[in-house]
Amino acid sequence: MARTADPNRRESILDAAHSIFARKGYAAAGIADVAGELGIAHGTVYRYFENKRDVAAAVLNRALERIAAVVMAEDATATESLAEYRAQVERLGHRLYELFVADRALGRLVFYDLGAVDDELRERLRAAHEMFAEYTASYLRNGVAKGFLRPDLDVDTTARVINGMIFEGAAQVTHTDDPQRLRDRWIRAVVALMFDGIAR
Amino acid sequence: MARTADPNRRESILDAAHSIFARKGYAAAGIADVAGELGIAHGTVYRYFENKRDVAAAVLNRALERIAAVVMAEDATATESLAEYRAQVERLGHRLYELFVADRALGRLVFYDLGAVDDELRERLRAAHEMFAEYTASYLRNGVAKGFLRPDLDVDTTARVINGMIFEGAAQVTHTDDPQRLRDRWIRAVVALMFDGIAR
Amino acid sequence: MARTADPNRRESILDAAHSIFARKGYAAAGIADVAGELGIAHGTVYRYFENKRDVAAAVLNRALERIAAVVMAEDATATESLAEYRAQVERLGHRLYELFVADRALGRLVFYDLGAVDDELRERLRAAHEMFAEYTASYLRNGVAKGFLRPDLDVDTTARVINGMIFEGAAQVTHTDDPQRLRDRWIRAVVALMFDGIAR
Amino acid sequence: MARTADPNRRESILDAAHSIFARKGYAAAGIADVAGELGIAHGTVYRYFENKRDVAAAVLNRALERIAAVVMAEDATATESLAEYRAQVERLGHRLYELFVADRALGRLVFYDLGAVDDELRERLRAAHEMFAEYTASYLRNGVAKGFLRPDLDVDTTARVINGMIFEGAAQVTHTDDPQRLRDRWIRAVVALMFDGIAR
DNA sequence: CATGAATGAGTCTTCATTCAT
DNA sequence: AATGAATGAAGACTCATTCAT
Repeated sequence: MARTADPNRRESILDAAHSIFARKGYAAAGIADVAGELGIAHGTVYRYFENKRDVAAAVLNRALERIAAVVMAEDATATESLAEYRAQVERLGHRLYELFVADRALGRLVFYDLGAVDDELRERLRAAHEMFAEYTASYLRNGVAKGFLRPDLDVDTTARVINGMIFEGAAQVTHTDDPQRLRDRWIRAVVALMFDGIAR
Repeated sequence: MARTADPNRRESILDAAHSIFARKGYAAAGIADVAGELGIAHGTVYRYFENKRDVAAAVLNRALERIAAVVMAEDATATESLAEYRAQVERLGHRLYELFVADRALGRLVFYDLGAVDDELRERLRAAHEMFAEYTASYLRNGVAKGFLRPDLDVDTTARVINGMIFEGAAQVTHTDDPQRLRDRWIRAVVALMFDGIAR
Repeated sequence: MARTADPNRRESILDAAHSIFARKGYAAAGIADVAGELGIAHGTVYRYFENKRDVAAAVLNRALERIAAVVMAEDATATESLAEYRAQVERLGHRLYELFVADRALGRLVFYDLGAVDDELRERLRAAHEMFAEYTASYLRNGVAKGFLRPDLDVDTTARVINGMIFEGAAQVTHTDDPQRLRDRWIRAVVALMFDGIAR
Repeated sequence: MARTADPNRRESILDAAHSIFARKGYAAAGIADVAGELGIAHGTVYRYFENKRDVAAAVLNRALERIAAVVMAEDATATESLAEYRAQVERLGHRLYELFVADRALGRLVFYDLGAVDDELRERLRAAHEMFAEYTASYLRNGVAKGFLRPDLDVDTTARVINGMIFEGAAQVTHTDDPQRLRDRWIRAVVALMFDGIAR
């Protein structure tokens, strides 16, 4: 049944679905809308995907992979000092927001809609969070090992806390009028909080 | 008067809907499920609510009000020193997590499902975020004014960043096996990050 | 069950139903609307009527009786000459239109809505038509017997044809802005057609 | 192309709806009945019509068009004498009754049920009446101009009065056992009334 | 491979009717 | 007698999915 034919078409269906789901929400979006966006028959979608949920799963996977690609571009063990780590966090922040600014629907998909589709997709999302947390933790662990971060840091929890700050920023991008400005202020605030604290 | 109108009926429907929506998701849940949970006819639900969306809106409102009640219990201008503020943040954190621990579905409802129902509900959710941000900002502003927080703090952005840490924790509660432990570690990590920084 | 209690209330329910049915149509009108019009509980309607259809039947009956009362006020055998008959037709026409002008909803009820409720009501309406036809026929028969109408008149059919002219006028009243003027022109046209013909 | 779209499908749905609406009445008839009559799924009906009301509107339109086609087949200005006009009225009457005799449900649909569906359909029906009245008036106007009808004729009102006679006959066809005989007697009675009068 | 007509399970929603108070 | 809360049958409508062409 599925999994045949032109791989470009499969990809273009995902593009359309990504856009439609983000615009109308998964529940309100119909397979016919997705097909209509491409000017193909809705039956055709079923040559590339088992069903609607399968489309959503693929959209989510692709979105998570794109985010993961950015996150994993850096080497967690490469930094040797606080200054280097700070620079790395800034770099990573910029790349990540690039993604969410370029595709402002991404946040809605990843943070709202596709998590509401299904227990399995929700679980997939949770697993991705877990993976991102583990990634952030590995940076912190490197810093503790190298001695430039506090030895008593609760690495696992702090990693999730940091990710929370980042994800919230990504979610905010969906709403804001001036995403560039938000990005800069957000990264600066996060970095300042992490490295300088809020206290005078 | 006829069979006296149970004044708790409306409330009990919201309870049931809260639970069903959290369990199956808004889209998958049916009015029949909600009514079935209470052992009443589904038509009865329509004596108390216009339609399914209206039920969702009421569930969301109630949930947001509960959260707001906790957040607004503290007085933003009462703190005079960094230590007092730190204590206040810890207090607030505990109360907030109490809520999410007591009702582990709350996070799912507020962070996923009910935001996907509707543009209007999504907007309502956004407005609530905004309000919470403003609230956190008022704490920070107080600290800057009183001189115990950095004068160059980007108050508005930092407020949202801090809220991101908090909300992420609330979302995590939905998944964890040991919510008490998560709560304690989370609050400690957030407070440490805010007040001590991560640097050695 | 029904058929108890205050007869004024029964009548007032019929008044309300008459008005509501005419305004919204039988199908779109609810028992709750009827009760609401009177400021009583909808359950109360069921103390006076078996069900909604029963209300419609009573409304129709009353309406037909009112029309019948006007029609039967004249004595079919009283006229002795063409001139007398012509005067009688004019008189009857005026009285009949009085009714439809006073209650412009009457036409809609009798000609559209209540005939569409039910096979039985439709039959009742048909029977009323039959009766009116028989009545008109008795006038014609009198005229033929007395010698002032054509002896070769197809009395039964012509009676129905004449009634058709009259009913169409009643139906028109529902739509017109100036019912008085319509009434006068209509009666004049009908009488002219019957007694003078259209030919030069 | 897929299972080729039957171009008669839409038409056959209208046929079925025409028949079902006439048999059970619009309100009592369900889309499922219509689909059942054709042995198709009820969802299929919604591929051809927006909703139930839309089906009714199409049924009504088609019915009115059929009637209009007959009415408009004659040329109002073609007659030069009373005899010609009389022949024309007879011809038109026959053709019109042909329609109502062939489809005895037509009268019920056009005179009762479909007028009760909706304000818009009622208005459409009224507009059709108006058009028919204008048509009849144009015949009369021609006769007055040519000098074979009374110069003092109230053309507009008389046209409606004449139509009333015709429509009543069409409505009667629905009930009668012997429609052929009714038709002949009706036309004869109408023509006699118009051209000979009832007076001796 | 693509199409899109057809399907029908699944839901929401209405509202006449009942009946405990 | 009156009330109006509760009921649940009934029906309109949607849309993911299938499959003959």
